[in-house]
Amino acid sequence: MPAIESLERRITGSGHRLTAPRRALLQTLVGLGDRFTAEQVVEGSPGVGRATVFRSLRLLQEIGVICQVVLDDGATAYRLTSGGHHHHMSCTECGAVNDFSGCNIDDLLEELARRTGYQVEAHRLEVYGLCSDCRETRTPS
Amino acid sequence: MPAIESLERRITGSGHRLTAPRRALLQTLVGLGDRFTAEQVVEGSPGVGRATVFRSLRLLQEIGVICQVVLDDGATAYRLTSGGHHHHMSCTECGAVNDFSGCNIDDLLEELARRTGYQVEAHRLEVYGLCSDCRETRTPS
DNA sequence: CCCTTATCGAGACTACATCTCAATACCTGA
DNA sequence: TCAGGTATTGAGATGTAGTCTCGATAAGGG
Repeated sequence: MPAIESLERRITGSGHRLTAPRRALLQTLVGLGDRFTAEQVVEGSPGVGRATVFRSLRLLQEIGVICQVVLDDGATAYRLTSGGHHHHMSCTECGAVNDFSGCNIDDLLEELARRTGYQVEAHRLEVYGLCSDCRETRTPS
Repeated sequence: MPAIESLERRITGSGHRLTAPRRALLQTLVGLGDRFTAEQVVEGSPGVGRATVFRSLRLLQEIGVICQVVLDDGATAYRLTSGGHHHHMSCTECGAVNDFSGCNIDDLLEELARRTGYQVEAHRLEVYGLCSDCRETRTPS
């Protein structure tokens, strides 16, 4: 769980104002933990306007504090970023999300670019499955 | 452009009724070509109810006639499937979509499963960039 | 050809997100 | 420390994408 303070510094550091609603939202985000939807943030932050929540989520995404997770049903959630570029592995049962990077996707993208003539600019990779806990619960043998 | 007839057979072959609205929708899909949104299909099929369009798109997806494309802004589009499992490479400029498969993602997924203990069940990989045409137009140098 | 039952359509409804604009409050520079 | 310019906020209207309901219709097996 990242220190609220450092998150606040990310906001001021990127030239944005540190307002009361934004502080409140950061609190909520950290409290929600692993993975949260916009709606959870709205509910978890009474007193903060709906529009402000969505605006702030976008801002936090832009400055790299949170990132989007596309769930297996297509819904979108968010989570605090661990660091640079990475991908998500979501448990379809409990919703737990793990980050991973150091993927060998870059080779694939390079070859793809060569083969198709595309200039690759971005990609999205989401992996779904059962985390080890859920796998056990599901197969009590 | 796939023959309408073969698409119709996919519907009857999967145990579903071949109705007038469904025929009309298939016509529309083929006419729309490369990539289309639900809304385009609604507009392109006057006389077919909104609910029916969405229901049919879901059906066609279930029987593998069309597949979802997640665009770079997160919106979802559809396209007629070329075949089995594959991924999409979308041009962020003109929207052209290319399929690709034969990716070395499986190795990655396997290693991932081993490392994290997840039982990988599905994944989503979308690649975005500029197709060769758009790249030229953009850099007229 | 009939009957069962899948499918349809109109329109209400939900979920999620954005927009508008007057009011508020940061925070910088004096 | 304070004032002012401006980023930010909130309430609520609006937009957008898709689902639900349910009586009416029609596909197609027997």
